[in-house]
Amino acid sequence: MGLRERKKHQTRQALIDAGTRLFLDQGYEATTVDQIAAAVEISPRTFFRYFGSKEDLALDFTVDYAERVTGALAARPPDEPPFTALAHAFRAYVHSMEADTAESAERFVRHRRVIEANPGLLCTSIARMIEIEKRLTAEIARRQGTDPGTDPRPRLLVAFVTSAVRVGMECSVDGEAYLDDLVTSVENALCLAEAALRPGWDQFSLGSSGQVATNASSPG
Amino acid sequence: MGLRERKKHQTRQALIDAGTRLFLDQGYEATTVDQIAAAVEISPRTFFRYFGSKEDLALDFTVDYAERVTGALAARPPDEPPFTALAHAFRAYVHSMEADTAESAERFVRHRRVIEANPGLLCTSIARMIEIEKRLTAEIARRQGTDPGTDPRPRLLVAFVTSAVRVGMECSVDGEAYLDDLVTSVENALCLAEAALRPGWDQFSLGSSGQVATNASSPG
DNA sequence: TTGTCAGATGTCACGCTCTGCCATAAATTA
DNA sequence: TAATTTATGGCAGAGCGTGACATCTGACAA
Repeated sequence: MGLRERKKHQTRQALIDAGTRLFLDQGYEATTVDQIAAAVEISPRTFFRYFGSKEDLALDFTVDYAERVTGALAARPPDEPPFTALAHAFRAYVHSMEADTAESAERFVRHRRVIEANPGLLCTSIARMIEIEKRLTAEIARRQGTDPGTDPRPRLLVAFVTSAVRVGMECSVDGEAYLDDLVTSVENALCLAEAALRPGWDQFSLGSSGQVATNASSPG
Repeated sequence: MGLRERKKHQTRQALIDAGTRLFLDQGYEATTVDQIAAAVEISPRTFFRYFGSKEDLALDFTVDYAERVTGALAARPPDEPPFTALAHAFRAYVHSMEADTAESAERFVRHRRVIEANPGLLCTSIARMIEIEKRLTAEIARRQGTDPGTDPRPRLLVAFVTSAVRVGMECSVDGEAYLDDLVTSVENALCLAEAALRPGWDQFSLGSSGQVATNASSPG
C-alpha cells in the first residue's frame, strides 16, 4: 500500500474520530463541517471528497455493519433454517463487536451514542437498514429457491428479524456495560421473535402453510 | 371558521398540491422551495411558516396516516386479540383511502408516487413510522396490561405488523388500479404475517411462551 | 365606522450544506 | 529528473433554513 493510500486512510479515520468526538461534545447539529475539517487541518472542500455529507460521516459505520451481517449470513451452513441463519448472522455481528479491539469496540459505542442522541440520525440509520434488508432478502430467497420479486415471504422473514434486532437495540439502556447490555438485549429480542414465530414457517418448502392466498385463522 | 383560518387552510392545501405536482413533473430534488412558493404566489420565507422543510411538505400525508391508524386501533373492541386489532387498524386505513373522495384518493396516489420515485423520501417516510410505532405500542401494552418500558413484546408485535404493511406496500406495483393493487398487496402481507405467527403468542396473558428469558427451540 | 390588536406576510441578512471549476501541490512512474 | 496522475485548496454559487423587523390584514370591541 503506497504512501498516498495510507495518508488517505489516516485522514479518513481522523475525520471520523474528530467528527464523532465533536458530535458527542456539542451535538450533531451544532457541529459544522468547517469545525470537523479544521480539527483535522484540511479544507472544508476536501471534507466532501471523503464523505458525501456530514450525515455520511456520522453513519459511516453502517457500511461495515452491512458487510459484516451479510457476510455472516453467507457464511452460515446452506441447510440451516432461514430464521436460524439470520439470527446467527446478527448475533455474529454484535459479538464481533465484543471480540474486536478495545479501541474498535469503543468506537462502536461512541457511534451508537451519537445516533441515539439524535432522533434524525437514528431514523436515517434505520432507513439505511432497508438497503441491507434487500441484500439479506436476496440471500434468503436464493437459499429457499424462491423468487424474491414475486414471493413476499423472504422479505417478511427478513423484516421480522431486523425488526427484532432493532427493538433489541432500542431496549438496550445506556450505562456502564453498554456493549454487554446491547448484546443481551438483542439476544432477548431474537429469542422472543423465535418464540413468536410458528415453527417451520420460515422453511417455505415444507408444508403449504405459507401459501400467499392462505386465509389462516387468527393467531390470537 | 373565520376568513383568516380559511385562507391559511387554502394556502396550505395549495402548497401541497403545487409541490406534489412539481415533484411529479420535474422530480423532488430538482424542485426548489422558491418554485413552489412562486407557484402559490407567496414569499419563500412564508413557505417555511407552513412547512418546516421541503421534506415536511412531501411527507405531510404521514400525519394523517398516523392519526387514522392510531384512531382505528383505538376504535377496535378492547377484547380483540392484539394482532387482529392491529391488522384491522391498518386495513381500515387502506380501505379508508378507497372509500374516500375521488379527489382525496388521487391525492394519496400522487403522494405515493412521489415518495416511490425518491428513495430518500421513501426511507424517511419509513423512518417516521417509528413515531407511529411508539403510539401503537403504548396502546397494545395498555390493552395487554404490560409495561412497554420493560416488556419488549408489544414493541415486537407492533414492529411485526408494521413490517408486514411496509412489505405489502413495497410489493404493490405501480399500474392502472394503483389503490386496488395496494390494498390487495397489504392484505396478502397481513395474511402471511398472521400465518407466520404462533397462534396465541400475541396474547401475553395466556400461557408462558412469551417469557423474556425463554430459550425456545428454533421455529425452523 | 373607527381604532386597536393579534396574527400573517414580506423583506433583508445571514449561516450552513454541498457542488462545480480551476489552479496548485503532492505522490507515482518512467 | 521529467512526466503523469491524483489529491488538495480556494473560489464562487445554488439551495435550504432561520432570526429580526417592518408591514399589512383580518378580528373585534367601542
